Amino acid sequence: MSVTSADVARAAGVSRATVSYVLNDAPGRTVSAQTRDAVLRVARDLGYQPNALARSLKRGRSNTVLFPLPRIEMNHVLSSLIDACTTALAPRGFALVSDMSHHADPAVQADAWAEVAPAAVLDLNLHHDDEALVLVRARGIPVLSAALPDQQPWETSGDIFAREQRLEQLRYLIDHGHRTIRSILPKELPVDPRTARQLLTDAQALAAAAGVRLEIERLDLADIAAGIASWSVLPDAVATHNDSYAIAVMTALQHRGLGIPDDIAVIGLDDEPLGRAVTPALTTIAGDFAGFATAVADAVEAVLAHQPAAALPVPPLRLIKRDSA
Amino acid sequence: MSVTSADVARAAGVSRATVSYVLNDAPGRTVSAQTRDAVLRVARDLGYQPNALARSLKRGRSNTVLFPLPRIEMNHVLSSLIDACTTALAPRGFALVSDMSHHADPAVQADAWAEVAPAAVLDLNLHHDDEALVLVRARGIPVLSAALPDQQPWETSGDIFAREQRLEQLRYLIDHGHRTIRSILPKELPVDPRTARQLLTDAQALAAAAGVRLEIERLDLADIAAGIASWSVLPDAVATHNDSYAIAVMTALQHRGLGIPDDIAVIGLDDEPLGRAVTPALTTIAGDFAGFATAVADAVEAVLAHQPAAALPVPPLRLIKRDSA
DNA sequence: TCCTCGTATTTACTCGAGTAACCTAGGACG
DNA sequence: CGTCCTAGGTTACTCGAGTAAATACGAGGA
Repeated sequence: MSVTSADVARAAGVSRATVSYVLNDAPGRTVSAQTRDAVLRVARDLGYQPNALARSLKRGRSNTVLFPLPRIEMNHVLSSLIDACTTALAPRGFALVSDMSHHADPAVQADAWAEVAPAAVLDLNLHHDDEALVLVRARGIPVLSAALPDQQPWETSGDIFAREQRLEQLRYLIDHGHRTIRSILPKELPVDPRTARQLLTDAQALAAAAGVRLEIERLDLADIAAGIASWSVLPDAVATHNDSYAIAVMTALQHRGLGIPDDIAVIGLDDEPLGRAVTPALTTIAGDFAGFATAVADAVEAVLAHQPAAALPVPPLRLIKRDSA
Repeated sequence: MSVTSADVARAAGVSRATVSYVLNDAPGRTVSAQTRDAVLRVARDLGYQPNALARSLKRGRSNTVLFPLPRIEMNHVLSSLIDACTTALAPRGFALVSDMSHHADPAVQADAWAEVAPAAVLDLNLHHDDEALVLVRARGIPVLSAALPDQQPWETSGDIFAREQRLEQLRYLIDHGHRTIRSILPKELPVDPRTARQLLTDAQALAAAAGVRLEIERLDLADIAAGIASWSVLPDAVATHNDSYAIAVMTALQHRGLGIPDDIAVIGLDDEPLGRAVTPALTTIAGDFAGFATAVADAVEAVLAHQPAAALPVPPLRLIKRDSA
């Protein structure tokens, strides 16, 4: 079927060992220029590609890093996060495998992940039920958690994907003179319950300090239209869970004949492409994952070298001012 | 590090072979109930999990099926397609790995995919540049293409993800009495150029047969607001590339003071969750991937057994009538 | 008693690659 | 001239599992 190193050795008239030494540039080994060239040429002509399974088996670890994605609506943020991590890991010889499969049974899920035999698993604390992660860890696969060494796991997850960005929404609205703000969040936030609670108290504290009235309304995407139709008192501004929420809010407000941003300002989160295309264009917040991804790559290497991993930084934010707020 | 079958053998006081026979229920092999129980108990106590790399190496193929995702906006359709395929493949012992990584260099991309050492690669013709797929195929990894045996690849891809659904949009609008229809498609359709051309002529033929005026406008998502603002003649109805497009169209039309669906009807495609949440709720079309996924799983098994794979069916459509059309 | 048959288990080889340890010329040096 | 070193190879073992072939041990039959 596929061409093996033995095939190359035979064709080049040398032993398998020599082939391996040449192709891997084995340090402290001398190979005559003549046989070296012969091996390289034959390998190229035959289209030899080392068998990843065999190499990984011998080495004790594979070159893949698994990034299991949570069962949330796939969005632009995750896409760019994945792209950033892929790009950061590639030059270090790791292939990021972002996996979207979901199994109800944690054991089955762990089996599925183990089939990939990843060198490490990335856990950016996007998962609610970490049971499957516990199981892969039990299999000896290092799970790289986004938690800082001296933090509880839930603390960092809040920083990376929830808290700072949401507080920034509020700061922006407050700075622009809005005095009654309504924040629309889903019934169940896609973070650890403790992070969620922390977020809510931090937000209220921020509003209180600025003398602003903040009402947090828990609505799922499907309930937004009905929820807004029933508003009797209107806020100055609305901050939403993400851009999808914001767009649903905008269409519902427009349906009530309200002008955006003049009557009510709306700010989203995540910078989805659609936010740029709706009318009025959506003001939102984007995360910059390039630096974060480099830190992830460093951490992967550290963990695999059994060294203590440095803390993952909080990705920097960027406020994208468009027309809705 | 991790516990191997040798560890189990030692602890159970038997040979590795016996352990393997017991755990794999080797057919035509008899093992005394006593040692069988002992092995099973020890394996459980030690938490033995076979090394996926070693097993796959011996067997000549892994248990993973790789599904490389195109660099298009991740949407609900892909999510449900992936879920369906995951569910269909799991009971047959395959783990679907959906990969979102993207490398500019086809060789690097092929390397990344090969690192996973998948048993097969799923190619649902969502990719523009198949060069990386050609490279993995050259490595001896079977690439399962959505094309039917007697078809050009582009023909099926059109059926599965583009043509039928788009024609259905038109049929619905025509059946509901609309006489001037505008179809908004991106400048570059995420399918093979030939599929794209075929789609356009099919759509025009359908409209002509019904005596309906169909104008196809090529706009990217970001250009929709400006495009619609410049319309001088208004159509009865608008059919769009997908739900994101439809929502952008709706907000632009509402901005012009037009009522939906009374002044203009809008129909989307893909049944994104946001479509349910906007006002008015978006009429759209959804694909049902359950049957399709089973066919994919069958095809994977057939290909790996070196049998001719049956044709992949066209996923059935479901029109979801809400308020916008 | 010897041979056969069946069960229960082990030995030994395999997958494809990496690598420590071992050979073999040829040259330098005492 | 014998010894030692070194460049340039090869042999043989390893990773962890699967499995064909060989073996050990009774029981049953002639």
